[in-house]
Amino acid sequence: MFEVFQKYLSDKIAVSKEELDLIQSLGFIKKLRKKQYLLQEGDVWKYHCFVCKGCLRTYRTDEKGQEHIMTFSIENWWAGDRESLLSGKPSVSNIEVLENTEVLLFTKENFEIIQQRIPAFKAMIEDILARSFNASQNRIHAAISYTAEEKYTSFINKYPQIFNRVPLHMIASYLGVSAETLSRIRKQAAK
Amino acid sequence: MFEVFQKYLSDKIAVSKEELDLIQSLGFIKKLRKKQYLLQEGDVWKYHCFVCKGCLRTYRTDEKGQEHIMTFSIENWWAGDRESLLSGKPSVSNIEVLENTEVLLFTKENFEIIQQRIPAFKAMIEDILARSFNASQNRIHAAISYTAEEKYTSFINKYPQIFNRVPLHMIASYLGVSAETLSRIRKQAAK
DNA sequence: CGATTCTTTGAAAACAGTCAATCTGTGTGG
DNA sequence: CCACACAGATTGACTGTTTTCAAAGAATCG
Repeated sequence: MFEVFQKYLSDKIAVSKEELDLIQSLGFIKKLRKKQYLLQEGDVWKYHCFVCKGCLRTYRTDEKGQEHIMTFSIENWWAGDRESLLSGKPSVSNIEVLENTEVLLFTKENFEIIQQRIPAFKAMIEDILARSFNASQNRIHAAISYTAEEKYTSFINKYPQIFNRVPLHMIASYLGVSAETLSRIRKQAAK
Repeated sequence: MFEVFQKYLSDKIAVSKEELDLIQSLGFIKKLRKKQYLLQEGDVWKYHCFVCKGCLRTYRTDEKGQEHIMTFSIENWWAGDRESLLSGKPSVSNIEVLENTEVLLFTKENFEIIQQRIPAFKAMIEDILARSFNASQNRIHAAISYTAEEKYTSFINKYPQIFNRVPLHMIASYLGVSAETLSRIRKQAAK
């Protein structure tokens, strides 16, 4: 499964055979089965995590016990809880496996080493971070300004690959509307 | 007004007199008056911007012409549009001056130089970025899971300094509720 | 003081959430 | 292979919340 990451990397930066070997030697693959948890609320998240295959959801649970999905992660995306990783504090999030999944994990220290040894890698990570920050801003904008229908259509335009892999009620949770409302919106839009 | 930034820096990292001089020589102060625009939609944002004094709002305008506030920036905070700055693309945001304000500006290039010459500065910026990313995540969570009232009370707890400086209808815009609704919520909560 | 901006209020309409029931498809175990 | 369980999606009826529009008060600024 390391090949997936290798391909991902090669598409973004120039990496030598030696560098790839270094990277491979500092990471490890973990296989996960549906319904398993990669991270549970209260635990400290310790890794940088690249998804080679499969699908995950990261969610938080509120005081009323309701789950709210913060993000979906499929192959060629990153997952995890940056906040917990950087601060060392227990996570407020859960990461559940939605499909049998394989992830590539790097400890914080090993990831540091890779970034120091391969400047292009570091630049790539910074770029991903910047994009992900922009995506957050756009999501905030959507959340405060779109109607439920606009949220739905913008989601399926933006993430068609996710839309047809996860249950609708999870998309509802991601968008912040009830599953029933989303179902009705869908019916409307089917004209 | 550079003293404000100097104090901000000294509180966070150890900086020598020489380093401060370097920083000062690479930045410049800009004074802004209420109702002025620091950035307008369509323009490219070119600076890293620290607010020494005053208050700004960053907002986007949707297709229906409604404004939605993405962020408020007061003294000792950063402002600007990172996305436009890094990509070089026209901004989708506007930054309006709410109070007479003084900002400290650095071009991208000069900011780079500072970061290269002063590693602690770079680390500080990375830390701010990480925090700001976390704040975005928390705001997304609030937007998709809180009721209007919860959004309001969490806002005033989190940002009391802002709450009593900007008009209520702007807080409403920030939270994604109508000004009327916020006014009513407030009345309720006043018991 | 007069003008503008901000906040509040009321009434109606639109919208979204909840609860409960039904329907659909999938997959598992007997 | 069938029956059953289960997860997901849809629907209806109802409730509650939020928006909209319009107007009136309050506060602020020049």
